[in-house]
Amino acid sequence: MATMHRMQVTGLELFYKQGYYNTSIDDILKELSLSKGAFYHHFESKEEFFVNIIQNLVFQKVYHMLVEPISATEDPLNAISKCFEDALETAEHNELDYGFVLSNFITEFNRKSPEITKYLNDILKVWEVNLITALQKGKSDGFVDRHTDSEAVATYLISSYIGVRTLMVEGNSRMLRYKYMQQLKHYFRSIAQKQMA
Amino acid sequence: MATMHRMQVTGLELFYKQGYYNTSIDDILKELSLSKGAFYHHFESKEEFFVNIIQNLVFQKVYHMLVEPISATEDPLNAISKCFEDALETAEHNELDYGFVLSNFITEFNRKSPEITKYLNDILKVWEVNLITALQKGKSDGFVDRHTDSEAVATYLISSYIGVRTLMVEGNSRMLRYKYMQQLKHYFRSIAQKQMA
DNA sequence: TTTGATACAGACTTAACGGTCTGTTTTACC
DNA sequence: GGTAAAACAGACCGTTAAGTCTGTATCAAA
Repeated sequence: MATMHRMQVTGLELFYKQGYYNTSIDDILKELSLSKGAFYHHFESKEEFFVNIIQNLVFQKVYHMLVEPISATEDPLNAISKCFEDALETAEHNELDYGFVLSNFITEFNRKSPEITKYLNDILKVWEVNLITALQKGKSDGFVDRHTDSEAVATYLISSYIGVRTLMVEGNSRMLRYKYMQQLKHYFRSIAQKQMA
Repeated sequence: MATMHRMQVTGLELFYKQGYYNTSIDDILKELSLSKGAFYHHFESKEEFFVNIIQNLVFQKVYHMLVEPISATEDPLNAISKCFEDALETAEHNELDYGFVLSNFITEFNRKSPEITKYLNDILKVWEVNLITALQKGKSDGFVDRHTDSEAVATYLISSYIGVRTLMVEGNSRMLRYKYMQQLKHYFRSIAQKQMA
C-alpha cells in the first residue's frame, strides 16, 4: 500500500475517533512510524490533507454504504430499513460508520471552516437526493403512499439516523438500535402504500 | 451581574459557537475585558469551569425549555410538537438551543473526557425520562395508542431532534424545520389513539 | 556508474494556550 | 481611617502542534 494512501486511511481513523482539531499530524505519523518530512512531501497542509480524505475516502464509502444499497431496489422502504440496520450494526462494532463520520465533522467544522463544511454538505446532499429518488420511484411502483412528501421523508430519515448515531456514542448501543429500528419501521408503515387485502 | 456569572454565560456562548477545545480562556476573557487573574480566582481550571456551566446553566435551561413544556399537559403528542417547533424556531434565530448544545458537546467529548460525557448524558436522561413519563400518561388518558412503546418513541424523538439540529447548522433552516415538523406530525398520527368518529 | 528526481528523516521555528505567580486595587468591617 | 481578605491585572512559564528546512537514502534512466 502506498504511503500516501496509508496516511489517508490512518488519518481518517484518528480524525474520526479523536476529532480533527484534537488529532495532531504527529499522532498520525507516530501510528505509521513516519516523519514530518514524509507528510509534507505528499500534502501541503493539514487542511488540504483532510479535504483529500473527504473527497476520496469518505465520499466513496458513503456512496457504497448508504446510496448504492437503496438505489437499485424494488421496495425503497424495505431497502432503507435494511441499509440503516446494517449501518447501525457496523457502528455497534466500533467500525467506521460513514454516515456518522459526516455528521461528526459537520458539527466540528460548523462556523470554523466554511470550505470544509461545504464539501461535507455536498456528500450529504448526494445521500439526500438518492433517498428522494428512491422514494419517488417507490411511489410510482406502488410501495409508497402517493400523498407522501419524499423530500420531507428524506430529511426526516437523515435527521433521525444522524441523531441516533450521536446517541450511540456511549451506553447501550444495542438497545438504542433496537428501539430506533422499531419506530422507524412503525413510521414506514404509516407512509407505505396501503395493500388491498 | 456578578463576574462569575458573566464568565459562565459568555463561556457557554463561545463554547457553543466554537467548540470547547477551540475556545481559549483568553477568548472568553477578551470578550469580557477581564484577565487571567480574574478567571483563576473564580475557577480552578478550564474543565472545572465547563462542568460548572453544564450543571448550572445547561441543566436548568434544558429543563425549562424541553422538559417543563411537556410534563404538565393533557395531550403529550401535541405538547411535544409545540415544544419542538418552538425550540427549532429559536434555533433558526441563532439563539442558544440547549437540546443541540447537549448533543454538540456529547459529540465533542466523546472518548475524550468520560467525566464530562457522563454529566451530559445525565441531562439527556432527564429529558428522556420525562418524555417517557408524558407518553405513558398519554396512554392512560387516551391520547396515545395503547400498543405504543413509550421508551422507543422517546429514543426516536430525541434522535430525530438532535439530527435535524445538526443539519440546521447550515443552509435552509426554515425549510428543514418545515419538513421535519411535517413528518413528525405524520409519525405522531400513526401512534395517536384512534378517535372514534 | 553517474545523475537527478522522488521519498523520506528529523531538528528547528513560531505561535497559541493552559496554568502560575507576583503585585495591585477594591471592598467589607471594626 | 486602618486592615485584611477578596477581586482582580498581567507578565511569565512549559508544553504542544503546525509548518519549515536541511540533509540523506532510494531508484530509474542515461
